[in-house]
Amino acid sequence: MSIKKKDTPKSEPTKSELEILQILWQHGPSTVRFVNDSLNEQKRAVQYTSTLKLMQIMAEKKMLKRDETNMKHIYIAAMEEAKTKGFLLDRFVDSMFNGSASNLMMQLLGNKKTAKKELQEIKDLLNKLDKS
Amino acid sequence: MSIKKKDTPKSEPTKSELEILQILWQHGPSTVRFVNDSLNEQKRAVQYTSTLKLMQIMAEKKMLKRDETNMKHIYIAAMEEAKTKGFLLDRFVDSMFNGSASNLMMQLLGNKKTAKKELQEIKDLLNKLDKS
DNA sequence: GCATTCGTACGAATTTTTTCCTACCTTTAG
DNA sequence: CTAAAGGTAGGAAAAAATTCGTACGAATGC
Repeated sequence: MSIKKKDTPKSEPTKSELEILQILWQHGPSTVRFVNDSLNEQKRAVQYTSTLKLMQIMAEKKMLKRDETNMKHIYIAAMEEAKTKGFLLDRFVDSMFNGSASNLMMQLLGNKKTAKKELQEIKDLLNKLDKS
Repeated sequence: MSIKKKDTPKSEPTKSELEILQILWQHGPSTVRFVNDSLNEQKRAVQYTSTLKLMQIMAEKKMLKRDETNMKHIYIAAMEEAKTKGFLLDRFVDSMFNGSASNLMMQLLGNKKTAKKELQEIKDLLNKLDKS
């Protein structure tokens, strides 16, 4: 009667973890050095060892896989981008917009930052959907 | 030379803070008791004093206002619902979808949970927008 | 070979967020 | 009046998330 050990990715990446996932999704398998540099460029100052530590933790949690055959370990996102984003989006919609995607749209539409071009793109999207 | 004390609402409610804001937005000015009960029904077990404490902290941070004229203090959300949600949505889109609302839509559309009815509503929304 | 650079591992400290215990006051039922 | 129920305040503790110092091994340049 062995207890099945759960090693599926933990459902909830923290903010910092998400930042790291983003970089890995965007650039594919990377070294800590690369991730840390990206972080410092794109986001904020953070020490190399901090990034290292976090990525190690994420590996433990199975959010990341790593290839240790070389000295410079290569980290790979173990959570699928689409799935993860889908899940997060879902939770976001649930908690903020009462589960209603159209409520979210409403908010988006009232949002200055959502440019007209975006809106057009969204419409196009929906039209394409109709035809298929 | 006095330093200007910043008392604008802190930009970033934490998760728990958001839960409380949601309840206040939904039900209007409320007592701690009410908020705590809602929390326990809708979300999770949490002690009365925990909710109290958090709401006190939020009041300090100016996220909430409170009416202390009565013994049972009444708390009021000090952050506007639409503004706050807009801001958070924006940040969400930025960090998760590279700032692109249509990317978000794509995700939404591929999402099982976004029912057909929702899609129709969204389309209707956009159509209405066109006509105005 | 030796110093310097670059890498990992580990542990601990710090900061932020969350939770709740304890004390004490006010109101209410009896 | 008194007990019980329900309030607030404040401090601490616990938990979670983040940061980084230190140690030390491997590669690299000279």
